[in-house]
Amino acid sequence: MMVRKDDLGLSLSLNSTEIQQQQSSSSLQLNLMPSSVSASPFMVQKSSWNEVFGSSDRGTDMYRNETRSFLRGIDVNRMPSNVDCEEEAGVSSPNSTLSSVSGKRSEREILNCEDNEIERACSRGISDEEDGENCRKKLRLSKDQSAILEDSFKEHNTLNPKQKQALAKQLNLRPRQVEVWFQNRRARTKLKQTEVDCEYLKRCCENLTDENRRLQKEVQELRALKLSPQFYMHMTPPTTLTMCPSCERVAVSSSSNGSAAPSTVATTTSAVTPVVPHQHRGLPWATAPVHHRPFDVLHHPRS
DNA sequence: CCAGCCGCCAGGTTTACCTCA
DNA sequence: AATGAGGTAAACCTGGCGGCT
Repeated sequence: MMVRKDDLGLSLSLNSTEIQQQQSSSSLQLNLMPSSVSASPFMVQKSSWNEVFGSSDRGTDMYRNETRSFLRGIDVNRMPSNVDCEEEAGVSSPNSTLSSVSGKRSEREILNCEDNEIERACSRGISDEEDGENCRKKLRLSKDQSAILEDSFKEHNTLNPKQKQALAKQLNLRPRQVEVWFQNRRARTKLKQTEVDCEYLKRCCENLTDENRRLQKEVQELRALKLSPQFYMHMTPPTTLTMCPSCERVAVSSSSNGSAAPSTVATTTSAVTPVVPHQHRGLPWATAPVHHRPFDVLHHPRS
């Protein structure tokens, strides 16, 4: 049975992620911290999940024993004739623990070979004759399996051992497969999120570049006007600048704005019009935090 | 307090499978 | 129909971290 990626439900969940991101983007709330990509929500969900199940993923011996006895009671991807692989099934992620210990890798590889055989037999019903000597035979999850995994992932993107076991039993997969699927799914989510963030940042950069270009052009025009006041006398300025004499912040307003009368500006040799100190009404600096430069002490002697 | 062990996860890689030109 | 390129996803590897003993 062929399974298209569209059938796996991945696109659905990723789109929902994208939608969420776009919603946040539209409201200009982009969390640029790398951890926002995955870590934060994962950790939040993980904690809530642990709250629900009342235990962390760190299995105590008691918990491991419980899991093993639980395993003994169910038939999770086990062919009747197969060796007892509860250790692999009950304690997840054998790779990291075994790979770091010398002499255990071959053991794990053997387990993987056995698992693959089991896996193939269980998930696809392939006969033993089709099992080649290649241990790393992959198989695609069925549509239903992927859908259930996706639903589970939407609910919580990390699993504790109990949940992993239950899900594996439900899907007729090995717990290791469920674990790997969740790991890969988290990686895919993060990758997608990173792409969305990157796209948003690109747009922000473009907007800022345009704004910068526009302001540079305006600065050039103003400098030209300042150097040639006679020339300025015969033309209306593109914009009117008003400067706060106390904090020296400059507000830009259109020439039609009544806050700075063109006649007043025309009588001066500069387009910068002083205003009464700190009587900002509706000007940009009125709401912006004022960061006085060190020499502002000269303008604002302490009383 | 420290060391060793264990389990989990993130990030990266490998590889089987699938689609399409 | 055959085939090679490219994409996707399952499986794997490695290193780090935290909890436990």
